Amino acid sequence: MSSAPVGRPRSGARRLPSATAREEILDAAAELFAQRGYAATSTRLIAERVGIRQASLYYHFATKEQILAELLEATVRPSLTYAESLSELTPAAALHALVRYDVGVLLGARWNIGILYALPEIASEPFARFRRERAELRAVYRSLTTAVGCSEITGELVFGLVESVIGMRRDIPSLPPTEVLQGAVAAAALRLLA
Amino acid sequence: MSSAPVGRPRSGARRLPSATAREEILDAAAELFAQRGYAATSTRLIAERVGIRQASLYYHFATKEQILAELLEATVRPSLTYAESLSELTPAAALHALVRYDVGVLLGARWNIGILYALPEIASEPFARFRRERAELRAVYRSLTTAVGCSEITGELVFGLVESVIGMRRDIPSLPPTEVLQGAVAAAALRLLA
DNA sequence: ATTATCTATAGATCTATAGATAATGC
DNA sequence: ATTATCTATAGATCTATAGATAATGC
Repeated sequence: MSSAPVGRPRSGARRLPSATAREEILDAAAELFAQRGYAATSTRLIAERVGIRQASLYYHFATKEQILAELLEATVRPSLTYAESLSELTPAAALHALVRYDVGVLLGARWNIGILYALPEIASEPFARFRRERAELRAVYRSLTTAVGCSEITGELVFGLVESVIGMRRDIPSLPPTEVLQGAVAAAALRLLA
Repeated sequence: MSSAPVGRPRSGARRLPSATAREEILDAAAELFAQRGYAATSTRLIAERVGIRQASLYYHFATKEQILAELLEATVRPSLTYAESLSELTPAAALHALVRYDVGVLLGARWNIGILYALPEIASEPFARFRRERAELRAVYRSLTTAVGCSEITGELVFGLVESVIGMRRDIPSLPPTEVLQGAVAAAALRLLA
């Protein structure tokens, strides 16, 4: 029942006192990758934000790429899981629900993690699994729009509409409340089906 | 009337025989920055693609940042200029025309240069001018949608719709012809105003 | 003389590994 | 004994500058 930490003490203060070291590293990396990009973020800087030395990162992750891969996969998976739960609904209702959910995820994340989707480095091999999962989510949008008689392009446009909130969160200083944006994007998606 | 080049000969073959060295550098950098990101692209690699040595880049550009800044500014400016030419049209007609034009620019560029807009490194100081110009273009979209009685959010969504073609060009192997996408996105934009 | 390249390099990184060390757990 | 950190560092970069050189222009 002891809460005293095992292992040699850290050089700096903890970033998130209630989290595991792994979670702290992922949190710091998410903030920095989204702010300044993957290649521009050094492992030294991530470690500094966590309160440990650069080399100590490698006790938790084998490579810097693995940190990004884990972040990416953890952020598409909830939407993909949610999408699979919608098979009872009509296509239009499912699309409305999925858009709301997805926008909620993108705006609710502690950091604007959706920016990571556009990082050019994810084209490389260690991120193949993430790319596949994201392509699956895109395919769900396509199949829901074709199910209501619209073109595949319309599906892509709805997907684009959803992800436009990433750019808004990044560039617009006074963003409307999440619920307002969820409603606006979901309504816009349905208007595209008309 | 001589076409023999001035200066010491290059170590490699020219990238674009009819272009200036500056243009060749911008072209190679655009390809690489869009493919692998800004920080992940070394000046050595850019130079190699141009057929010169790494240090020779610095005869044409003071810094690596300046190469990216020039690329960014050259890609928003045409749309911004075009937007200013639309004041005779009704807001809806102007929006339709601007969307078509913007989509045409994004799809017509030799490289998928729109990806550069999302590079996290553009948050830093050398890219302030670009950010300002892009914010102006965004403001045009907003003011056209409010002019037809829609919300500002709708303007942002139309802007997002337009830029979604960047992601499509990147992720969809068999993209529809440019004219088809221009028509689809412009029609979708008008449907959002309904 | 001017131009556009070249070679060489300083100085500052950066990732990942090896091995030591300071805690707790048993 | 195990865990989670630390220090030290190898080896590979990377950007930008200094100064030499191989062309053309006049």
